Amino acid sequence: MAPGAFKMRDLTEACGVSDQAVRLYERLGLLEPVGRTAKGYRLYDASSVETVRFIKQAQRSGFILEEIKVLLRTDIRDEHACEAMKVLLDRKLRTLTERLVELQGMKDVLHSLRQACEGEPGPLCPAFLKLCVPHCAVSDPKGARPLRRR
Amino acid sequence: MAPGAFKMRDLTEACGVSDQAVRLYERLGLLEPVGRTAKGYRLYDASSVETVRFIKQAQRSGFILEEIKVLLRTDIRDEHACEAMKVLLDRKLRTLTERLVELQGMKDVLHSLRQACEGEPGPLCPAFLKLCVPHCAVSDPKGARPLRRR
DNA sequence: TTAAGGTCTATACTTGGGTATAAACTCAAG
DNA sequence: CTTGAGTTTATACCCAAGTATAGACCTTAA
Repeated sequence: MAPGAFKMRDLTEACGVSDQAVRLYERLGLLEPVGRTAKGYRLYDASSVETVRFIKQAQRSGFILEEIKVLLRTDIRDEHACEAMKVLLDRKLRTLTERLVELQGMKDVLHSLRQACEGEPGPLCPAFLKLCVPHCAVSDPKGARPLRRR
Repeated sequence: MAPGAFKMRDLTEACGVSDQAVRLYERLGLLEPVGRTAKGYRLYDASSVETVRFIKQAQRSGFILEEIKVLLRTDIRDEHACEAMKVLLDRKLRTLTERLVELQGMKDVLHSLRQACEGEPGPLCPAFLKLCVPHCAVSDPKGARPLRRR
């Protein structure tokens, strides 16, 4: 067992993920063990911990595993690959920004709704649908997908 | 067909959702048709449109359908039910706030990463993992779930 | 040396929120 | 009265990102 290398359990404890998740990342091509023991046990090192943490952080930020793979695999010497990453980053930055605006909007709505709840314990609350729906109507029909599917 | 009532197609077009989704919401208890024609066609009205729009907006804000059901069903005369809604709102407000902070953080990271990408097309980029991972390490191990599951 | 616990592979199942398809029935226009 | 679009039910499938389980093998401490 190479110096500084450790087995599955240490990795999962360092990162707060399950061993199954780690093996899933491997199957999907996001994380390769640095080696195997003679008996076939996966070996990891500090860089593996970094990688898994990066995966989790990127996930929390709305990247899916397939996209994170692109992020992780981009070879800096490959002009073409780099370009793909830039595209991905730009796309994500855009949706991230939209998402932030949207969440902030809903936070405001929930906040005032919560306030209303706190007031008179009666006729204020039922207005909650009315309180929210106008906001929905204003924001253009994002969820709108092309219908007419038959 | 009651005045002001309309059928599935009008509802889906007004809200930008599929008919299947609408029937799913019904199965899950979020949306009841206001009636049925003699032949069994579902009938909706303006309030149905409001409800579906509310569902979509709430979804975009991170509520899952099961939670939206609580929001929609809360009977204002029921002290107990109202309390449950307050709890739900508080919980959501908290996670929404956390989420906003997290996303803003990642937005900043992606932004500087994107900038770095744009600079020298060479030795700047490889630092990208290092650029991100410290940020991950700082934010406490949120994803940490209890392990030791066997 | 044996028992507990770690790891391996492989397969199946879960959840959330849908979509796809089939087969039957209905409605409206030509 | 036929044809095409709309609707109904029911069942199956999809994706993402895992979790659960089984059965085999390995490691370590008592």
